[in-house]
Amino acid sequence: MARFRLFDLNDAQRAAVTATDGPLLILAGAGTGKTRVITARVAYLIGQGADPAEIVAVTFTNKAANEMRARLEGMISREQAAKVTMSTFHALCLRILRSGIDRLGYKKNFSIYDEGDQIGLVKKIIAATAAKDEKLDPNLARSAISKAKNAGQPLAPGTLVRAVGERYDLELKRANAVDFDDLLLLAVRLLREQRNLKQRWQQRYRYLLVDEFQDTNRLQLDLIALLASKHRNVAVVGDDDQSIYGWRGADISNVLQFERHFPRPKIVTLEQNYRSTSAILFTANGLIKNNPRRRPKKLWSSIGTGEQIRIISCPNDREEARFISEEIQRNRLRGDVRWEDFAVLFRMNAQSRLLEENLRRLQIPYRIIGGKSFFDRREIKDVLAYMTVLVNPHDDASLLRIINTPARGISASTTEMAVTWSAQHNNSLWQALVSPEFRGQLSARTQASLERFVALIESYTEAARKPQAEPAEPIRRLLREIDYIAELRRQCKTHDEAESREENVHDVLRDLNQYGQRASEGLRGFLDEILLDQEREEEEEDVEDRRGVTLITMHAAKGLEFPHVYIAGVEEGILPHDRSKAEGSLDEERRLFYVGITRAMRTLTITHCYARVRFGSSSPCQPSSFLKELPPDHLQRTNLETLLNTPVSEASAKTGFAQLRAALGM
DNA sequence: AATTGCTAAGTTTTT
DNA sequence: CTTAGCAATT
Repeated sequence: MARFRLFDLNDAQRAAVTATDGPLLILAGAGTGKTRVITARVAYLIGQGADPAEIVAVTFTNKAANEMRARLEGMISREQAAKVTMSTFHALCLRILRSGIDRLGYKKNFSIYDEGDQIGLVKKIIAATAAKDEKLDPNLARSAISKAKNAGQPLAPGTLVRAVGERYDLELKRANAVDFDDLLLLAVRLLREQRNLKQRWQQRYRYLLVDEFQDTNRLQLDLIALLASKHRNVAVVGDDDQSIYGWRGADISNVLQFERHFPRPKIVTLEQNYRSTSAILFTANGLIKNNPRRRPKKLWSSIGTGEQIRIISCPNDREEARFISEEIQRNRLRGDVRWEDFAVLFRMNAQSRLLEENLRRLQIPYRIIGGKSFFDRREIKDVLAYMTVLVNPHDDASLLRIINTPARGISASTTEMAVTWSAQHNNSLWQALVSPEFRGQLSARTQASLERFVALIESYTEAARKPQAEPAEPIRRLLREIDYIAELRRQCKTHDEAESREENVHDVLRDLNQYGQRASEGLRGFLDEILLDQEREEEEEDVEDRRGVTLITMHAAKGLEFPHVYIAGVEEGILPHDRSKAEGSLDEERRLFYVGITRAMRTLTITHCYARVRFGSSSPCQPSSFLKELPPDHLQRTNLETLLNTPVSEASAKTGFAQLRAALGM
């Protein structure tokens, strides 16, 4: 039975929780208890007699899904919570596809291509397709292809991108692989084309919940509509004011035109904020009001006015970083705050450099969110590619990665011949390698190398695919046979690097064994999970390395909160970014600033510079036009020099904090 | 096969 | 100023 109390919720939250039937749009402003409402709603549905197995909550990240499940476990029994489907869009689609993709002409052991794999394939196709005078940036082509898929719109006919895109899809299919976008696209296609499958999935989920609805794209909306079309119980939670992923295909009109997609919905707006002071919310409200297309809402809180928002003008970026770092240190040493209570937000990752230097100089612990992933590391990708080839040898991207790693006498020119042969015969690379006809073109020596490689893969295939308690064992033997670790060590410059890379390999194998303990989908399931959940390593590092000031982009900060927030570099050209003006996404930049502001719980400091080093040389800059839009009521505008020349006595500083604490009721 | 040197470009990144 | 990607070199 439900162990939560409806009267712990405010009126709007309660309305959102108890409106069980029909479409529901929950407009959840920043810090209004969104996760609480979703989990309470699930608990409430179950309390009202719903079967947990017919409830699905869809999120964007695994982190959000895990958090939701953890919260739910605090409200209902573990067994019941376990029956509720909580999944990312991609993982849900993967489940749909693994059970029925053969009807679209793919084999069920298909691989998933990540961005790197996509780029590799696109490059190859451009090289083969483009005339000599034609040029096409592979990154641009990749993102155009991706956007077209997500928007459900074809690429412009007659263009090179179109030709590349068409070939790209064919090649993917030939490799028995799908990319991230295909997971959604093909799942939607499958449900549309296969009546019985559609009915099965519609039947299964009587209640749908969708998190971060403002970030959904056309395909995701289609998927939701398909799944919900029988029972029509779809509750979406989102905030159009926090839609900052339009450039990735998110379509804010999914929120703005919700009624068109799901007629006669109930709409609940959550406006009571439990995070920030009134001064912060007043400022945020004043800014976002300038966006023309939005669902009106006004955040408020009963936390108290709090301190004024400071806008500090700095002569240059070095002074800015120095000021922020030194002030964090001063405030920390004054006591009562921890390093992890501070966050510095910025528009671009490059802005973190100066901050890092200063924090290091002052020996302040910090953590940077974002950056290169564990899974981008060479040795990890190698090992995963070996695993992938064992599951699906027709995955050219993975095969190319390992065919001569470590070097085994299959030269680049041999590989190139194999690629050409496979293209001519419309076959996979693997099929070229095993074809006597292709091998016949090669020297005896190369033939022997190739045969050894093919035999190697084949000899481990069966063992690797068989589900077993220690799935890492065959992989470990394979790596030992090719002496991978020795090769890895040889390539490292320092001993430390070798240690850490070797450790990474062992970590992956250990993860695989752990996966084997709790799941039965074997190697393929493990690879799926890794591809669709690349953030868990970051989590692990978080645990050890939790302490410290957070340096983070405003994008990555969405959903987080910090007692003391600095937003740095709020200048025209950075926020809003120069490119956004050309792209006509000024509103989205404003929302980004809004997201930044609403991360702050107690104090907010916004800085901008009059000069900044860009591309090596210092150039002048103007304060962001957004700063003019902030209502002056709770603002305190200062120059850095003035601020530093006005000494704050120990006593008055203490009173300031004491007053704040009193206001916060602490 | 690996290193060196040149060129060009320079947001944001949940899967 | 960096840094990534690529070509040319040893």
